[in-house]
Amino acid sequence: MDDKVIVRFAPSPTGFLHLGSARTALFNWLAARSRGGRFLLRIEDTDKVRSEQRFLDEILEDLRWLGLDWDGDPIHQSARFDLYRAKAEELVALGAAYREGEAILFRVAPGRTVAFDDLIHGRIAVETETIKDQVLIKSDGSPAYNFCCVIDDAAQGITHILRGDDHISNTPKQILFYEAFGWNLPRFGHMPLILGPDGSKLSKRHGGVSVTEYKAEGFLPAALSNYLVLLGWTPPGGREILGLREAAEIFRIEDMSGVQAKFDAQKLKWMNGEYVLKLPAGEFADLIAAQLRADGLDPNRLPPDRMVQAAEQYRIRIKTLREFGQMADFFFKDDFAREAEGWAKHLGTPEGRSALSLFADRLAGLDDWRHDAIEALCRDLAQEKGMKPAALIHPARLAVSGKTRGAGLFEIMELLGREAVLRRMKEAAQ
RNA sequence: GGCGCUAUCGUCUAGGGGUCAGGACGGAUGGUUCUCAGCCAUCAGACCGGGGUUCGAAUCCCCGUAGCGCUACCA
Repeated sequence: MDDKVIVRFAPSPTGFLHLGSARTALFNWLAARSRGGRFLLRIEDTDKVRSEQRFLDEILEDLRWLGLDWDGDPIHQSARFDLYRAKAEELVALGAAYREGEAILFRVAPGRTVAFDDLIHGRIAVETETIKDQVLIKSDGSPAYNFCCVIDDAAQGITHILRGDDHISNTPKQILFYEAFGWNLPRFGHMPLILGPDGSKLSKRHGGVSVTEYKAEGFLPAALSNYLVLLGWTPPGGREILGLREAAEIFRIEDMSGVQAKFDAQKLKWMNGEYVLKLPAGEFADLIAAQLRADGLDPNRLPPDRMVQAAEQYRIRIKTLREFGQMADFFFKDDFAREAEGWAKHLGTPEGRSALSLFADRLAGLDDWRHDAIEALCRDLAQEKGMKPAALIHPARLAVSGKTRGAGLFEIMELLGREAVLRRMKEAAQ
């Protein structure tokens, strides 16, 4: 078993980090970290028109956010054009390539089979008849993708190339270049692409496709990376919730599936919920507060200790951080979202409103504003009036939170505070 | 069109000649509760089709079919 593993992730800074690319990065990172190897970055910015610094900044930020660290400084292809040209000239001198106008093309001789043993798919063979002469250097002087890819992989000493299935047909072309230079071949592994739920290529119309979007929606990096890693790889034993570090200990490229997987947003949500449950209370509250700010709500409307408690009330009920602001907006503003149907059902009738004002009047005299005292008062009142507690609870829940669902009413009341509770109940009872 | 990859519940998958074809997400039903979520208890749900090989095929082989990818002086 060869001991050194050097892999790379080579993003092109022409857009945001796509989930599929993130997954590729994840598996390369896993391959390196599982074998004490190196995980390098290479910026494929040969397209100077489409490449932008802001895209690169965001891609690197997203990688860090996901928990992927890389070794050494990234290399930029845009700074290596001279090298690519020199290497192309070498092939011209060797007679393996020729000039055509300003461009340099590689001659592909027919009548040969180019084969390689793919780490994931096994042996893949292609006839050179099906490969036409390859552009090395374009007429505008920039290098063609397959060529600079090979030059850099060789220069960086890459031992394992783990990339998407869409590169399978590039591999034989690249192998030809390695042969022309007399270089050793790296191992190749082609992993299937992630598909949208309908089986087509994952795209915007399936929902979020960039890591940034998931971050904004309140997904936890550990959950997103965990889910992505499960698409195409099953840990021995079948455990599904496992951290990156843990995964690195048992990951083997050979265990990866060669089957394309559909992206299941529901399972991602479930998994995120699992990670939300595991967060320490302080960290959870901080994340919730940050999410509220990002979504235009002011977490300071609640004192810090109540903020923590409010977050805890909803922890089991939310799958993403953003859902807290949607379910618990009434803690942070008075023009909170109201469910029209529930409002009509519980507060649209004289009985509902009178139950509410009865409850509110009684509450006004309560000294001990804690949830258990409020609950005792509510139940005593219901018994006294010969009604079900629910007849008091539902109108009050709507008045106070605007929602038919959510945390326990009495806990909500305690956290929201007497003043706001009584005010909202009285307003709704009008 | 040519070349290539793939094919187990709706989804992610385990299994790899003899299994009740296992798990997870989602779904359904019942219970608990002020609602929701959760929790508890159940349930439904799959080996793409056809030929071989074999005593026996989800598993091995071939052919179909379907999906996806590539077929650029994009990366």
